[in-house]
Amino acid sequence: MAQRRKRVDQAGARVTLQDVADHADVSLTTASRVVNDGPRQVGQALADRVRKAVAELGYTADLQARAVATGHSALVGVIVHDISDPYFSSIAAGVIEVARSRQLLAAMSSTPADRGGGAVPGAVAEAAEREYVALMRAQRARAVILIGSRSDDAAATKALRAEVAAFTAAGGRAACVGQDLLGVDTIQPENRAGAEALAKALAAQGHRSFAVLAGPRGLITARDRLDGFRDGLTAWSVELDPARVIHCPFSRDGGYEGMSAILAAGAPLPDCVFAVTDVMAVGALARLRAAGFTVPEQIAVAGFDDISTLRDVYPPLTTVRLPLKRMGEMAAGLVLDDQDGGPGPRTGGPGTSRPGTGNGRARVLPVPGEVILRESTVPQPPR
Amino acid sequence: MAQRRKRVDQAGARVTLQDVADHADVSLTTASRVVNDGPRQVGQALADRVRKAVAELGYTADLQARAVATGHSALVGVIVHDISDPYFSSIAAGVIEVARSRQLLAAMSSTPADRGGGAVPGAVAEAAEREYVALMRAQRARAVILIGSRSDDAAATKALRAEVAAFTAAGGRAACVGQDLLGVDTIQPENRAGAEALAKALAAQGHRSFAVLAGPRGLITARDRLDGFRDGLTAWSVELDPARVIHCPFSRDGGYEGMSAILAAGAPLPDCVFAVTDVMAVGALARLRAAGFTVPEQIAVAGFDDISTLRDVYPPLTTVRLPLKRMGEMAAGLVLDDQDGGPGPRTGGPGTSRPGTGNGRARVLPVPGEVILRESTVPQPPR
DNA sequence: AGAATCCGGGAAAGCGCTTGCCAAGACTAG
DNA sequence: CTAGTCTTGGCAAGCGCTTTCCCGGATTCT
Repeated sequence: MAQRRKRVDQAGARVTLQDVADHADVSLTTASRVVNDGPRQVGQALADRVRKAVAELGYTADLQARAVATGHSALVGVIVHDISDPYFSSIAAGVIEVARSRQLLAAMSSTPADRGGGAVPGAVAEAAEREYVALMRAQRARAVILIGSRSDDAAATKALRAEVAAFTAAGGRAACVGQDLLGVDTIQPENRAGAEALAKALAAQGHRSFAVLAGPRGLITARDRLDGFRDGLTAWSVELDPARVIHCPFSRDGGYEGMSAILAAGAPLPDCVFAVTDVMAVGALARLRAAGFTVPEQIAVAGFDDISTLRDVYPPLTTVRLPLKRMGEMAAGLVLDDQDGGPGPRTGGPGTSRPGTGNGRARVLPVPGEVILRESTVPQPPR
Repeated sequence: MAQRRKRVDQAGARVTLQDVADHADVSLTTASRVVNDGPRQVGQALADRVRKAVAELGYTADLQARAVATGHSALVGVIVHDISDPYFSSIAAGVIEVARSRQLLAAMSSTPADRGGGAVPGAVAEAAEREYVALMRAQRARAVILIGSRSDDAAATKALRAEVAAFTAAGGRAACVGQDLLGVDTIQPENRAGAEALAKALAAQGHRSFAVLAGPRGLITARDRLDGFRDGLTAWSVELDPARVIHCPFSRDGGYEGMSAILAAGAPLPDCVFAVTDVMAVGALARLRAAGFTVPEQIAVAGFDDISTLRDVYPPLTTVRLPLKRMGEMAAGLVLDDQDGGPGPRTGGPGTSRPGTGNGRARVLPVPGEVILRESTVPQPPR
């Protein structure tokens, strides 16, 4: 009834809680209480009036204002290198889904122009990541999830780690999918074990002479997969000729180029090529096709990740399956389920002062990969 | 120097602008002014002191608080059906990139469980979209971008449209990628013209008997592509037998099933199958392979979109290229470049009351597709 | 030299919301 | 019938920031 304020109650005009309160003829406090039905009771009659006013005015609470009032925000940041890469978008899908189920919104970053695979792949990417973590800190995001391999650039990692520490020190939670290098909860795909198992399976199929498209030099994921693969071969007493380890960008084109290099190396071609990524394997396949080789008859190819969009390339890729979406969900769970009853963000009291950096409490959840044998590799006759 | 406040200046504790001001021994006002260097000048000396304090304390402005104070938020919402679908993630990548360049953050939604291709595909998806638009309104997002085809479910579209109108009425901007059905700026891929051109090209190659994997019945994008294709054939006096138009989900599996249906239909197999989506085409390819058919010798296949991840399937798909990432950038540009000097968000005054729904000013930018002929279709001998 | 102007600084009033605290009234208990 | 305990409503003080004034001093103009 009351219409104390000057502003027109026109449809669409920005309507505040005060408007609702006026319209329902109650105090701001009461309106607030019924809107976010907390522990505090409100009389039936008033509550109804407020709800009616909310409906009539089409009121929607300003979450930003609420966030500054309460100290909690509804934002969780997701940092990926390139959202259009199916590896990342699959993981991101997992994160987004649990964010959604919790009524949070997931903000996505994408580090552009890392595709070229320039000089130091890690450095520029980590700089962008750092920048985004800082942005999330500025937004007082509830949590941030970093997805993707760390590089072995110690300086860059350290800087990123410091930024993340600042973030957690400010009350946010952080997790990462990749390597446990940031001092935060980590979802850790078992790259090494997976590649080792793959190598053994390939050896069991009869392959004896290998080459590896090993990805960029600095990326730990790439290195782990390479090392694991080598270990697996060693178990079968197969040597991996260092000259047959080709470093190349983590992309389809990288795989293509890498395969070119192998072909160019000449005569005794390997009978099996392991690309540390499905995406690269696809590039390798394309190169082989261009050169007129048949896979797997003349040369076998294996990948890693089991990207679902790539399940229909021909021939179907032997690979190591990683539950990408699940990993995203796990990471989100790690960071959103406050197992320690989260310290009140209001006062930066001693409760919060638990050091965010390497607090020793960081959990790491290993995620095993599963070897999937498909037609891109086949049983070979033993020599 | 001054340390008036009770709180410890420990590293990491939540540090506010007031802390900075105290530390630099200036007023809050001054600190604010130097931090976001606006039009107002600040003396060199004080400015330096403030900057020093910022650095020492590791201060980061609280963007949420700033948003409530200024009325502008730094959030732009992106609504896609499934971020792990390369079609969407490519467009999203474009949006994210321009958001990033403008120092905004892009929040992503993903409508889960639309994959089953249930009864009314549009309805459930639009409900989720609506919910998310409401969330963005609550966050007072600066803009929202809806990506993906509209369904022809009038009720659902109307409801979504109303929600979008509420959003724009509250001062946000909106754009969509798909059909111009929401009364907002639209990036409109020329599905119809693209499919028509494709049909003509296919006919020119000599194909004469076609089947279409047409996607779900309600989706306008699917229908446009089908209609355009039919038109293109008509121009060559080729009939498209309605029994040869198979409706199936918009996914890889949908394409697989649809192809099964075509094969099951028996005897006079078409010599070319057009799948309205690359993803579906890949499913169709898989089905054909499973049945022992060779493509394109025995049967040709064409898709639409030119998804880059799928460029290496074998045989390479004839398709219609859409500049996906570019489209995302365009949408973002539409919504972020305020061409009309955006109404002051502070007062919901008459300036804002320009009706958000169908204000007639909605721009629609058509995006042409480019026919790309590859090996999945080949010149056929004329009969 | 006096008036007119400009300039850098700060006090204080917001932005839209939550919440600690107090004050009535409605109960129950003694 | 009075003292104690719940309830329920509202005032007002925040949250961390921006921005409108206002004010005194330095600069410029005539």
